Amino acid sequence: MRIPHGIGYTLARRPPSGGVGEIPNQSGAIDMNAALETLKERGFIQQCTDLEGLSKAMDAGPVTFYEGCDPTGPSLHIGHMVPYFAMRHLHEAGHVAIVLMGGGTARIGDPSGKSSMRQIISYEEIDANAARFLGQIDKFLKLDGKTMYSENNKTWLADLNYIDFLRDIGRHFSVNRMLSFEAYKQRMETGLSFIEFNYQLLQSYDFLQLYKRNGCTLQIGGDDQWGNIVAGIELIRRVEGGEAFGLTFPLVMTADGKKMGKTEKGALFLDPEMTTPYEFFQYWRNVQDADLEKFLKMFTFLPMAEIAALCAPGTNPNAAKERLAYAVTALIHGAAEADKALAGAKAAFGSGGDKSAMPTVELARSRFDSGFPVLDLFVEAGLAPSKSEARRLIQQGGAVVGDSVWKDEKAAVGADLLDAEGELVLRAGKKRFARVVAK
RNA sequence: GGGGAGAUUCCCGAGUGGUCAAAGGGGGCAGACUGUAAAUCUGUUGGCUCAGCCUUCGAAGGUUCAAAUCCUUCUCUCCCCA
Repeated sequence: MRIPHGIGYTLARRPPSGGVGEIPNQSGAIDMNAALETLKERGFIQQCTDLEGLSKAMDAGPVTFYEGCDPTGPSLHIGHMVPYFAMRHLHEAGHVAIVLMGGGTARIGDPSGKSSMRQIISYEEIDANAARFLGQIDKFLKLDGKTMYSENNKTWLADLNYIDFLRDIGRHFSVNRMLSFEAYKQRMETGLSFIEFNYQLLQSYDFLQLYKRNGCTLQIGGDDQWGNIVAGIELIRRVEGGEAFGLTFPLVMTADGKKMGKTEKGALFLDPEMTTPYEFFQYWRNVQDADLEKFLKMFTFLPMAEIAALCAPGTNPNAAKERLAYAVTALIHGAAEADKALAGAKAAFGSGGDKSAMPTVELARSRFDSGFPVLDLFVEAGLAPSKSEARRLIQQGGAVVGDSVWKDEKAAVGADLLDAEGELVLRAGKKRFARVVAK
């Protein structure tokens, strides 16, 4: 865990060593606000600028809070979702949520946690991305426009006057101090452009704007945002003399220390075109035992008691993994897709289930009539990226056609192997399946 | 502006005229073991009409029987000095 230092005086009230266990509540010091308690027990809280103060503020009434996200890609992925899950918890507890689209900041690129400069993307692309992000978020959060709504920082950033900005905002930032932030330190090695260096000012300005316009007093986000969040809080204090809070969530890693949500194809995207609901389901179905409980707490809304029961020592984790996969898939893609994915998984791995829910490829029947070369078949079924890969698969005994291992890479698959419905299940290794339908 | 270093196959990183489709590691894939887990072990990892052929070592030219390796120009990156 990185140790921020030189972060301000009154703000430095954070859990020692970043551990959640140290947060005072059961110690009797204070009774933590119920919403915060929920976040804590589900593993969301990484750092907070002033947990006690935030708790009191939340007890006193609805707190308006925001989370920002830069639309730099075509789809949200699961890594983006941790703050949105937290947002849902806080919103359910009666607090007011603002989903901030970084339509302005995306033009710059946040250097935090990045090892290289971000690609500059066109304004049109950013707007298109923002629209897609919002669609996905709305599906998950169901923005009501009142207690949960979105803003776009393009509104106040796009036409900012440089001189005014320097005068009013820039003067509050110490370069010396900024350079001491871990996010910039890392980039001192590899190179950091001036516009990226400005990112923190812009994000701080966002917070200030939301504070003034919307009465927003809390910013939440991933722990890589800590420095930017703290800077915003200080800006609010300096400019407005106001008090605001920051709360960060852990950057979720898998038990073996990898970034969570990585698949062969890249990230685990919410867009069903980029990551099919079946693949999405399978990701969760295959999480490591060591991650199971953590993921159930963070990525589902199952009651804590139920999670505890599912993960009780000695319990076979497979039922819990299936529950996890179904729950998350239903939250993201809807119950109908979750049902389908579950049925497809059952068909592929167990007995029964619904074959038609498996990943399916349609191929011309005539190809089988004339004998479908296996290598081509595996490639076209999407189970191998090239014929060489398909050949290797066969040579290594990982290719299964119908019920039997296929040994001869030169042979062809004839129509006689299709079942009564004209279907054939292919398998590559133990986990990749394709149902071929001959038409 | 001056000086120096570098760009290698998915990533890191060897290679400095033929024995190089290119060491080693990571990652991926497959097999064994299992629980659709982890760990471990083994194999494999550019493409194809696969005992052969074709395309790769920042880009474009050139030298040579032969270049990732030598020369020229270009693009980009990093470091030092100003």
